[in-house]
Amino acid sequence: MMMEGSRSSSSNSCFTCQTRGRTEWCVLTDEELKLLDKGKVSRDYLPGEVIFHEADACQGIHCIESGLVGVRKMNANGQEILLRLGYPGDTLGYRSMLSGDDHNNSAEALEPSEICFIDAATVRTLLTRNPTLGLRFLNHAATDLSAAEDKVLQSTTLPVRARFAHLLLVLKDRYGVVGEDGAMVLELPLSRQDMAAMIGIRPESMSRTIRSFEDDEIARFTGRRVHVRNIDDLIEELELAEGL
Amino acid sequence: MMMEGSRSSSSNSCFTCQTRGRTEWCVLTDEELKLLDKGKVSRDYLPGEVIFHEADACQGIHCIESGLVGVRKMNANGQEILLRLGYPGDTLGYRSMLSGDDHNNSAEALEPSEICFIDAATVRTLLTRNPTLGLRFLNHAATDLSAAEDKVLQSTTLPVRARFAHLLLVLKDRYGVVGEDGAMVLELPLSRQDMAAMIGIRPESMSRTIRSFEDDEIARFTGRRVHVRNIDDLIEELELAEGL
DNA sequence: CGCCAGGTTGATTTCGCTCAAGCAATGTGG
DNA sequence: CCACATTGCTTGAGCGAAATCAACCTGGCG
Repeated sequence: MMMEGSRSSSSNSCFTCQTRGRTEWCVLTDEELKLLDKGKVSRDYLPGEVIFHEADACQGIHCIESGLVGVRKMNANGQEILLRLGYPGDTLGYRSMLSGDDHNNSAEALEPSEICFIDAATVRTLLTRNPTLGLRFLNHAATDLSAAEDKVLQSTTLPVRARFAHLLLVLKDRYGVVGEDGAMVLELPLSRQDMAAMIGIRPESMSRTIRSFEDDEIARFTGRRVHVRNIDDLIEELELAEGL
Repeated sequence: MMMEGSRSSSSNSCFTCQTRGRTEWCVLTDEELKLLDKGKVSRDYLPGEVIFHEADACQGIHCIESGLVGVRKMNANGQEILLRLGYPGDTLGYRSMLSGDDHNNSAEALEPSEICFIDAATVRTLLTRNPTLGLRFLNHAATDLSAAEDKVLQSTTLPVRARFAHLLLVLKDRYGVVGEDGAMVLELPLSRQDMAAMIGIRPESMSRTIRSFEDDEIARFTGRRVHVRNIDDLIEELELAEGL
């Protein structure tokens, strides 16, 4: 009875792909694009479906056409964190593919998503054919690296409230609507658990943090909808923690 | 009165550079190497000397010939963490250079170090000339990224003792001498403060953690020399925290 | 000599975790 | 259609780990 998007979206072509402009593939020539198109396999995922697991052999890379993906990492204990979110145009698993390792994190659809898979051989062919592609990936890696380092700093120096405020500010750019009075309505793409995993705390602490924001009248949470009185309160929360 | 290594080590040539085999430059042709050699500037740094600061404009990249470098990042509050250590053969600042940003962390010599600077223009020329070089950097970025993500996971899920045990185990590979009975002598390249910054805690907590290791007879610390009874104790400390 | 940075120690506090219970929404099988 | 599990979220009580604040000690150095 689940009538989500069709399972066989192989009808899609890289040539007509809406999100290609945002991917590394935008530098390919028509010839190369043909190669890519032949090599790729598109698939639909439902929320909760796993795209690849940590320690799986990496067979190639994934490219998000539409939807939302969570990149997770867990330790032996079973505790997990949500490293980052993947949006349309993002590439997944390129790190492991390029260094020939197994996947060292897992990816899971958080919303119904359409994701292309490109096998390692094709990627390698394209990389040698078009050097600019490599530089594109290099840029991507550099950006991810910078974000990861920020996350290290944040998680060791900022208190939970500030980290949560920061998360809301990040989600604002994509899911928020801000009025001119500074008020905001935000439709969260994440469950409480996932928000907790995102800032590296337990679900209980997430609940309490939300509670404290409500008590301080910074925001009201009803389900996945958030009303923020004034965005500046969130920014202030951040700056306060960073020592003005 | 400070008679450290000479300041003008521009006599060094990339052709004879001992550490080149470990750098990204190992893929260059003689012709390209000549270009690199002409473009680089070598310099000696004393411990504590800063190679570049956060928010400085990034003019090019640095290549460590010898010594030890600490890569730091700090928040507005002044709290800082030590993101990673740079060893001979490592490249610094490539991330910022490639994305054209300002430096987003700082680098400081922790030991007397000899470091080459290669200006952005030269790097870019080489990158377009030799596509393999780009792939080399890509690999480097991928490795750093993986390490950074590990650090995020560790710092949010592992207790301080486990993180410290892990640090000692990492330093072991480069600075430790292990006997066949499992005992180890380790000459720390870092001050207590820097070790604290490395695992994201305050100096006081570092002291206490060292104390607790001594009380538990896992290790004895005298200055920068560490005697570890049995490495397995460190491994156990880690596994214990990760849930067996 | 006095100063100062790096390190240690103690007392206290605070933040987030653990454990435990409860609750609402959803699903399932008889 | 109801009894019952299951899952996601919230709340409370208590605990524990690390931060904070403050004092003090050491060795190097002007």
